[in-house]
Amino acid sequence: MKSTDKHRKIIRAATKVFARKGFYNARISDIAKEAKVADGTIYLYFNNKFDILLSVFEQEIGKLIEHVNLLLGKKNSARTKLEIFITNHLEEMKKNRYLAEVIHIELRQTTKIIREYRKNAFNEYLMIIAAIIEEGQADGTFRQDILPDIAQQVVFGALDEISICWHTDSDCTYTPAEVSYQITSLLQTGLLVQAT
Amino acid sequence: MKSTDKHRKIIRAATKVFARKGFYNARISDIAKEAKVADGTIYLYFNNKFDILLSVFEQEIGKLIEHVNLLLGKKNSARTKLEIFITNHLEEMKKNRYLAEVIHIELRQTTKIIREYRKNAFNEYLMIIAAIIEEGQADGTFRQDILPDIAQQVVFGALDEISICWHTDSDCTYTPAEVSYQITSLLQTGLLVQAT
Amino acid sequence: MKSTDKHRKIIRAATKVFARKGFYNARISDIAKEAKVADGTIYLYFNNKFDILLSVFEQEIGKLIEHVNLLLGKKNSARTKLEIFITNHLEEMKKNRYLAEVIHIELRQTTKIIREYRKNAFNEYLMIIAAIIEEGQADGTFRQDILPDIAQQVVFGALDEISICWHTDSDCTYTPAEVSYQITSLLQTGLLVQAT
Amino acid sequence: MKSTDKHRKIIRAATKVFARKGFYNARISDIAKEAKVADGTIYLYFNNKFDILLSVFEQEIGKLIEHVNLLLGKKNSARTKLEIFITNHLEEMKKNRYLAEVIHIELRQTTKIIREYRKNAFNEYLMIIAAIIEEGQADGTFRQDILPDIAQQVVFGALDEISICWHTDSDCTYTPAEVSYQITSLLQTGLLVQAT
DNA sequence: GATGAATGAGCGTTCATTCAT
DNA sequence: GATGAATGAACGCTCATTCAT
Repeated sequence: MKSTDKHRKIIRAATKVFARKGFYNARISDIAKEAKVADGTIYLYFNNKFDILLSVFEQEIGKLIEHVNLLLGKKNSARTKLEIFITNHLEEMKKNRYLAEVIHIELRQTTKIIREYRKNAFNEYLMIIAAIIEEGQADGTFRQDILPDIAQQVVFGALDEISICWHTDSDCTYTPAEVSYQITSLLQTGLLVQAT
Repeated sequence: MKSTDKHRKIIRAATKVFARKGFYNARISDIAKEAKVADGTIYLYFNNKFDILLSVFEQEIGKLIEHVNLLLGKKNSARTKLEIFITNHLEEMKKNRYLAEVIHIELRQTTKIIREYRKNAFNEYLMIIAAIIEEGQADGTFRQDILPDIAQQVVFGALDEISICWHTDSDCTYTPAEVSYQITSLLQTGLLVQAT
Repeated sequence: MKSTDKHRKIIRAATKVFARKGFYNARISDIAKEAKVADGTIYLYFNNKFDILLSVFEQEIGKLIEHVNLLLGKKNSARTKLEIFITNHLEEMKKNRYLAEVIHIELRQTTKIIREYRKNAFNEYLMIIAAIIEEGQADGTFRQDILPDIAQQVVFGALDEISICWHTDSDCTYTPAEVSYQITSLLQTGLLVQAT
Repeated sequence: MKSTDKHRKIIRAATKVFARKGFYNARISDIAKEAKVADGTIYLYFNNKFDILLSVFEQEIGKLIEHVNLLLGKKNSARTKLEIFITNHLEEMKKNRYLAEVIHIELRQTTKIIREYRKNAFNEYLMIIAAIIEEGQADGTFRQDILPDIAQQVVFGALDEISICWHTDSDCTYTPAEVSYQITSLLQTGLLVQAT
């Protein structure tokens, strides 16, 4: 179990360092120092620098998926689930700035291989959104003419764009609750003033 | 005249190479080869590698701003303008895959300096969205309770997330027109089935 | 232990290479090859190329100072001390051609920083000369009207100019002993034939 | 004659730039800018960068030789001639800081080729000293047991070491006249207090 | 398993030199 | 002759990875 500890320690250190400096500017020695292990030790647990990045996702996004699935429950309506997903994502990103940055920056960065990866692990997280949309369409809450996969991209794109704000712009002072309300409301009832 | 040509040639080559390999994996020699100039020639027009990246934005996003402003016109309603913006952005991204990738990937990648930069040039493009929202709120078309800057982030986030689809996922086969309708509709009237 | 060895090995190699090619024509890879280490290894012990040059001085001139101070002793007269200094300097320069060249060539070359440095470490060596002069003036052996710092410059300038001869001119065949006598005599009693 | 003007202009500019930055840190473009010609123009008058350095010597030291020969005259005693040479050299170095630096720094720097050159042009200047010594020995003024070529090196080394002082150390405030007296006196009658 | 010194391939950048105008 | 844009070889330095201890 001790070796698993080191593995985790390195993942945690890497998350911090990647968030702080970006993948390409992060040095193996930075991660090693942050994790308080020797440079060489990292190679006992990971094949190469890129492998660490992938593991960071696997680890952190795994936790994210687990957590949000727990919150969503089974009895909630699709509408409530969408609210929960949005609120939770924003809260998590606000809380864990390292993860937020890693998702935002790194997910885009290392194109080819990440893209492959995205089809697997990260996609699982995104699929939760699509599933909620489909559920809402099935029970007549959500419009039938909206394509679930496009809606999913809209939702995630919006959330992700917002997240970056907290960690880069100093004048982004809205709370997760405020933003969550805004986005949920916007996505549910739209920008237009409703005709009565 | 001639020097402007070279400048443009290098920008164009850099856009292509950055899109293909990402900033950090792009080599100056790759750009030089693509532009059919010597490595050293690049440094007659740019201070360093990063400066090339910034110039790619300045150049390409400048064109984007100019073009969309032309399309928006002055007489259109805010609602129409939002449609135009969305449609145009998607069409441009579909057309110019290099720009799409550079925006998507690089904008996030090179954190610190880009963030500064984002506040200037790229922000101008984003501000167009916020201005449309505000215009719509002023004339009573758009809801007053939606914060324009948050709406702007939602819109851009959604568009950007969609754009990546075309250039990474092979199974993203929707046309700009289809996607444009979906997003416009979703953002305007929301996901919920309207109560009658 | 081991790391000190590498440090020394690199210093020694650098001394040789700098002497052979001069600072600017010396390549890091030349030094690495001479020291039988990898290029990168050098940067584990030195910050940059210039730092190597400074270290060569620190190391070699440190040894020079230590050695001459030992020889000078405390009981010798100022006159004897001057003789010893001159003889020793010439012998050392004859023996260690690399050091001779590095002092002669490099000391002048890399102006700004070296000048600072000269005020510190190398100056210590020069100050020995001035101290001897002052001692001789105090005990009435040397003329009072000669300024010690000027005399010091004359002595060192003369010695340095001579040193280069051995390593550049093939027709400089005087032995250290011969030259030492010449210089000592010249500086002590002057060029003029003494009136009787 | 116009082309000779350019040649001279470049030489003058190069002297200034070499003195300011040293040979290796001087850029052809620096010299071109200083001379107010295009980079390429320099190659119409010189074969390469090093050729410029050689020409600087040829030009400047040529003037030095001409000037000192004029001053020395033919009727002066060897003793007076030595005084004149010393005084003139110091005055020139004080006056023309560029030349002083170029002689001092560059003469040592570019080892191999300069050494060859030294045997020719610069040597002519040094030979003047040796000739004076020999003349003094011939007429019985100077000691017979001092080797002229060694004395020459002592004289030049001393003068050169002094010159650097003015252009590097801020606390070197002696005037040429003071230093000239000191050196002349030291070299003529020596350090030792004369026995009576 | 853990270390961290050593490696060396690789890249951004500079600048002397060339040559079309 | 004069120009200065273009060239591309060359080098200092970095850092992911290895391996002897």
